[in-house]
Amino acid sequence: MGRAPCCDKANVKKGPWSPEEDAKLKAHIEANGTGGNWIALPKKIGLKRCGKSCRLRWLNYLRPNIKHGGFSEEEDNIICSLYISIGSRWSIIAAQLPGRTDNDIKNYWNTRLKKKLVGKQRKEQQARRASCLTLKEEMKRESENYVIPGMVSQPPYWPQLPAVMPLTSTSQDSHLKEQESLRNLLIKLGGRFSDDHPQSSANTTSNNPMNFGYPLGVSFVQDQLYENSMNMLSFLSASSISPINSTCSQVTNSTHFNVNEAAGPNDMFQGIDGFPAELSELIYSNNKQILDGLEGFYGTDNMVDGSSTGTSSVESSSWGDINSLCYPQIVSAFEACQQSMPQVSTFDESTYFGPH
DNA sequence: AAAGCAGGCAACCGCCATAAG
DNA sequence: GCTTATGGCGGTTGCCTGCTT
Repeated sequence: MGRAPCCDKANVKKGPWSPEEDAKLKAHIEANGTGGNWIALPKKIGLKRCGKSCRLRWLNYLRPNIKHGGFSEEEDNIICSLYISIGSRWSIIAAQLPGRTDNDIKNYWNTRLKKKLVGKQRKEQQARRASCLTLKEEMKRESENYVIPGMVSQPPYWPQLPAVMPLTSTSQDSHLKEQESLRNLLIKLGGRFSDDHPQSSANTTSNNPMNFGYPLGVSFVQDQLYENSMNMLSFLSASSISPINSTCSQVTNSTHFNVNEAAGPNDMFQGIDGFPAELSELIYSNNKQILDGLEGFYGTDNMVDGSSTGTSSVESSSWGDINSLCYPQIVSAFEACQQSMPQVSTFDESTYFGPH
């Protein structure tokens, strides 16, 4: 039992909009506004369209200052970062990208970015297969206090956000706040900027309380969150991002979320001025979902007490996708070795990347 | 040249939240 | 407080176009 349709479906036109329809709608809205009632609008101007359809056409296409296509590297980075953090909340992501619509970003993600990321992921897996690093070796490294001797741990790097981003809001002030918020968000995700003071981002393993006393699995998961972000970002802006160590041993405290239930969003994002509360909440809850998903992947044995919510399965298709992107390299290395051992069942790629 | 295929994108569908009556 | 109408959103579909065989 669904709701009654918002319009008489038999008498509304569907499909692509004609230039005449566009012109009618645009002229009317520019002259009179929407009138606060999309459903009544098409009748008023003699369009045989559903009100919702009019709204969508206006928002996604006819509205002034809409940009189509030609996504910049900067925009790619922002989309990826936010998708990692908050999932498929396209309207929120779109709000961070002036001139972009949620539909555009959604399409761009589904048709381009996602494939780009999966391609990269596969490439890296192949590279790892070539080196055939064993799980045992990897675990041994993990146990060595998470730091390979002699390796300098470096936080990830995002290129400096453009000094001037397109303005859509009414004041420069709010724009600056927005930019600062975004910047904080990216830092919180594990990034640093070219103008960051080196000391401010020089968090070492020993300074990170998250790295003591946790079972191996937690470290794996945390590192995968971190590494996942970095994998995405490093290939998207390979030219501007400093080299990233790609072993599970690299540790910063940036993306190492506390999987313990006791720490909520308020704890995590304390002290960040101007960080949108809603995004904080979303980032916290969604990263936890990723953790939960990975927990399901790993099994609960390696997880810290209290980290489980009782639902280890991935609930939405979106997070199924992101989990495919999170597919841990440590497991991937293991998987490569599994494949060389006939008695062990091989990894079914379609489980993680979906049907082709 | 034509058929088949895949990718990209505009538009639709259906669900949920909320305002209005 | 309940019902209905509308707005908003994310997921999905299907058409169009360009490429390959």
